[in-house]
Amino acid sequence: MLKITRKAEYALIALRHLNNIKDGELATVKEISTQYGIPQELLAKALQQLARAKLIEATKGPYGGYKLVTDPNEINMTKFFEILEGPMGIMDCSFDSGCNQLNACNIRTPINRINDSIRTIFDKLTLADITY
Amino acid sequence: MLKITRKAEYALIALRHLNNIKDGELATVKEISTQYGIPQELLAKALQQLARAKLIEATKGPYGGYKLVTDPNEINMTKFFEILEGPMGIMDCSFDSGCNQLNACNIRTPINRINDSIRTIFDKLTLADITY
DNA sequence: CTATTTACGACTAAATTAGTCGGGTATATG
DNA sequence: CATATACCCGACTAATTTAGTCGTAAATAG
Repeated sequence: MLKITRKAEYALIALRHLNNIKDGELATVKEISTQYGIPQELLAKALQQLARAKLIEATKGPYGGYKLVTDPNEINMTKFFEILEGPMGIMDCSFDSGCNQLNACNIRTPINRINDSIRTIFDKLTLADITY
Repeated sequence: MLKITRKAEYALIALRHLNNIKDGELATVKEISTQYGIPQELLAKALQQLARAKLIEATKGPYGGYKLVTDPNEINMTKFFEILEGPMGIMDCSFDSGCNQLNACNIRTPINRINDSIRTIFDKLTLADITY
C-alpha cells in the first residue's frame, strides 16, 4: 500500500533536478532521462502533465527544455500527486466511484478520517521540503 | 495513490463487525460476506491471514466462526496493513527491491522522510479508532 | 530546410489485484 | 460413523492498473 507510481517518482526526480539547475537554464527530457536512467518517453509524459498544470514551463526547439516556474514552497505534495495520479485517498467512497457498498459499509466514516489525516501531511509537505 | 486493496478494505469491515458482536459470540465468513456484500472466498482469505497473525481466532466446524482476540487498542494500522499487504511505504528503495536507481536517484532521502511520517500516522491509528 | 525538442493520443506489455475453484482438515451432532 | 458446517490453503483465471513504446504533429534555432 501507499506505493506511488513510477511516473510520479520520475517526476519528483525531475522536479528536484529542475530545482537545482542554475537560474535561467533549461533541462531537456533527454538529459534528465539519461542522467537518472529513466525511460525517456515516460518521463516526457510526466513533464508534459506538470507543464499543463503550470508547475514547469516548456520551451520548444533546439536549446529548449523545461524550467521550474513555481516556487517550490508553493507546490505541495497533494497538488503534485493529484496532477499525476488523480484524486488522493486510501479509498473513494463516493457515489460516482460506483461503490456498491455505501449502505452496508461500516467503515466509511473512519476511512474518511484516515484520508483526512494523510491529506493533511501531504498538504504540509512541499517540493521545497523534498528538494532542500 | 494511497489506495488500499479491497482485501484490506474487506478485512477492516470484518474486523469492525467482529469488534461489535457480543462477547463470546462468533461470526462466520458467510454471515459477514452476505451482510456486507463481499465475495465470500476473498473475505475468507483475508480472515485466514488475520487468524494466522493471531489478531482473530477461528473455530472450525458447525457453530464455528471467528472472534477478535486482540485488544483493538493494540492493533495499529501499520501492523494491520502489513499483515495483509506486506511492507508499507510509498517507495521501496532497498537493494533487495532491485531498484536500479539507487546511485543516480536524487530523492531517496526525502522519500524516506515521507515514508516515516506516513508510518507514524498509521502507527498511532488503532483498530479502536476505526471501530469506535 | 533540417535538426532538435516538446505535445499528445493510441497502442502493447507487464505487473498487480480481484476473484474463483478444488480439495483438505477439524468438529458438532445424531 | 456419517454428515453437514466451517475454516484452511494453494493454484488458477480474469480484470484492472501501471509501465513503457510508437507515430505523428508543432514549434523554433540556426
